[in-house]
Amino acid sequence: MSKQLVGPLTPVGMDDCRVPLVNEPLNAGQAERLAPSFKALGDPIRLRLLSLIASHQGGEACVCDLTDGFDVSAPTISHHLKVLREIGLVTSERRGTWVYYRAEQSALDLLSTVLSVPQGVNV
Amino acid sequence: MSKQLVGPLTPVGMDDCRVPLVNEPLNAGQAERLAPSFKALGDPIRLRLLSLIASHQGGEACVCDLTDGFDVSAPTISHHLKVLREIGLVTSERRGTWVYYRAEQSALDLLSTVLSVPQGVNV
DNA sequence: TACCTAATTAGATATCCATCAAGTCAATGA
DNA sequence: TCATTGACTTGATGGATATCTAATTAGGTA
Repeated sequence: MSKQLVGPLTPVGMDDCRVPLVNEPLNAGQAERLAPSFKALGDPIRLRLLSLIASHQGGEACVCDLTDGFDVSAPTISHHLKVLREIGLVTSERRGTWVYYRAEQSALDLLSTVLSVPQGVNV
Repeated sequence: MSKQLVGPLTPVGMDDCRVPLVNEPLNAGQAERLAPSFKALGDPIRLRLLSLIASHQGGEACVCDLTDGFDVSAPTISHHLKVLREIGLVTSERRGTWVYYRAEQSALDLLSTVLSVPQGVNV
């Protein structure tokens, strides 16, 4: 099995959501499943955390790598990481003393697709 | 001037934000300018409204086309449209009795790019 | 003018959420 | 066993927000 032939996995419960919203109207169910993910991205600290994790060497980052550079307390960082984790944008794993977070690229890719504007739409 | 050669315009104040967040960490300023747009998308009614507008025949929709199919009052729809408009995801124009909303594709495209996962990132 | 419809604004309210201090849990090492 | 460090949970609080009803603005028409 060659990995590069495998397409992006769809996060659970999102099977029918991988469609550009400019193509056809989202139905109520799709909108209610997608909105919480965008809401999770709707905080500047969470956006930066996600970007730090996703762009970090090796595709993962230790919490200890994330707390610097923010003007909020450690519990607040922890809270935001929990929000990202519960919505499925990141996963976490404890290894010894440290906890590592990894971005869920399939979830990002799905949201990117929803917002994408295919060439020639509504021209 | 041939229109198809013109790339997507960048919404004002977002010039340096059209970068995938998996490429490098967003700085605080970028995150603070991007987050409100995602927050605006973080409500299922607004997501559906945007999708209805963006996918509508001609790329625009009258408010009167938008109020059906929602379980909320007209002022609530109006409130959500205002949020989308103030963040720059849609524009509006009155024509006679009716007000028409149009999706700002460049804004959608920018957000899609921010969430996109370019091939080969962190492999 | 008076009236009707479309859409928004104003004001009130209930709920949600970001934040912090304090406390707790987990792993490591003296 | 105790102390230390990393990370999270709990509980409280102030501010934001989604929603409604009522009132208002704007355009069209008799």
